[in-house]
Amino acid sequence: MKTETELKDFIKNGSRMYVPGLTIDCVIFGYHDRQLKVMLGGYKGLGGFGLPGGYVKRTELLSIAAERTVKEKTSLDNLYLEQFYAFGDSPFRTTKVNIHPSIANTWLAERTFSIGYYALVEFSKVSPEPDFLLDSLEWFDVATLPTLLFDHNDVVSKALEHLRINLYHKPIGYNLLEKKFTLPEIHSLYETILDKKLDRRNFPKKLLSLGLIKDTNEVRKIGQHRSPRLYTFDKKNYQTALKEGIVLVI
Amino acid sequence: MKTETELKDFIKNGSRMYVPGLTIDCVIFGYHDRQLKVMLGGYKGLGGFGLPGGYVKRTELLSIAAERTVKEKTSLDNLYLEQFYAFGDSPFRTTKVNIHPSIANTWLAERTFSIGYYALVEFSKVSPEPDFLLDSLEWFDVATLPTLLFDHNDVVSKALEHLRINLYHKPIGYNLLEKKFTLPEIHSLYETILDKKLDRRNFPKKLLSLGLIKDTNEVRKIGQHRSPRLYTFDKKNYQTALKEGIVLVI
DNA sequence: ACAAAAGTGTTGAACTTACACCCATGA
DNA sequence: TCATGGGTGTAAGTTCAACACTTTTGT
Repeated sequence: MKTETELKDFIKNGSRMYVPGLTIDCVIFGYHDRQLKVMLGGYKGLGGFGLPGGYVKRTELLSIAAERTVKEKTSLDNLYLEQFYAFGDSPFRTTKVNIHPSIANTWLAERTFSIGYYALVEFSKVSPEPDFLLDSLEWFDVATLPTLLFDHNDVVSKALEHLRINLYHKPIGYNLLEKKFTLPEIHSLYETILDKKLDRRNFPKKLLSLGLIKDTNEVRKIGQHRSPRLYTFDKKNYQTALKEGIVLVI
Repeated sequence: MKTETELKDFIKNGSRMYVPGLTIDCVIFGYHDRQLKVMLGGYKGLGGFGLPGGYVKRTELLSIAAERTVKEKTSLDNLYLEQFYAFGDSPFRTTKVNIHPSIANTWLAERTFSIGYYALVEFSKVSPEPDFLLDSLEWFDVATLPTLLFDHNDVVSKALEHLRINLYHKPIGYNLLEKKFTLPEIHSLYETILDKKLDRRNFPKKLLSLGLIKDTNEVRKIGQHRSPRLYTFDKKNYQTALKEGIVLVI
């Protein structure tokens, strides 16, 4: 089995290629069925789920390592990726409990700091690719996460918190929604991220008045009710808003 | 000379006590004479100034290490300290140029990531204490920084950027100003941090209407002009605002 | 008396908030 | 025809932005 060999080699020789003691934790957010999702991996042998992550190559820039890690897991290009926090406060990081026997006394058993990056991706475009450390990689609802390995619940919380603050300063959505989307979709996306009800009539006024979205003249036929109109982001205004920042009051 | 021995021991044996490859960079902000200041150290032998920093002890939590580092440099307690970014993208971090001969081939010559924390401190209360790596530690105007060692100019910029965004969500000032301060003082503090003119009449209205500051009935006699009134922060409202966040539109 | 900086209030414009009924669709 | 969810406008209240003259103080 290829990955078996790969894993053994990584445990034995990984520290030649990678910086020891430092990982990147990726919080990959997607949006589907009116739910904010996060991608979690089933870690081999550890009997639990955690954030996908990766090590930084010895001569690799940090942001490049983060990009590479997310790309490997999602098979996506053109990522929206943001560093949000560095972790080294969890007690598990300073005490050697719960070290799996297969890595005891290897470089992987040393205290590890991690740098958190979150990615916003288009759910439907992602093909999850578990790496040799994972035996699965799947989407979970952010609202109903199980208890995760390590301090990964804290990491997800912090990512959400940053995403929330970000939402007030930058437009969000281009990377999470399909090219064309309905008002109810983006409305409930914002509600989900902010965890607060937003007025159904006032919300689109705001986005329209900022020029962030515009009406296509199409509709999407779904279900036994009126067909919602489709909107797209106004690429130019969106980019400007991303660069210069906005103050969103909603 | 004590520090000489200390330095040699640190170079030789430091990696037993400290995590190698990871430092904390401290951006210590103060405010004096209507100028935002940052504390910089003159690094021994490197012929330049840089941010004071420190290593993390092997079993020490990251945030504790940051606190310890700033405390050592400023002799202050009760710090306002915030982690803002992790650095590992600068090319100097991946290539071994500019390694000082005295640390060549030691643990200090390895690639180092750093985690940036900024502190807000009361200028007049600080007694700068250079450690054994520094031969000076002084305040510099943020507006006119020289070229710093490593990527520290980037680190300061990023800290400022975060401080600026923070200002819109949390009250700032309690840690930078003296207990009693004048409106012109806090006004110009905000102008300096945001790098933008704020209306002299509207600005205090905002802080007063949020209940963040209150009038003492004292004045401060300075110079040959009308004496400005003294204000203090309303501790209770300030704390609430810190915890719950505000949306400041100024 | 003069220079320098501090104090103070109002008004029009813009934005935010709250709110309820009709419409289109598929079963 | 009915159930479901989508679409739409207005008025009242609040907040923001712009603006200039008077006061105090020390020299």
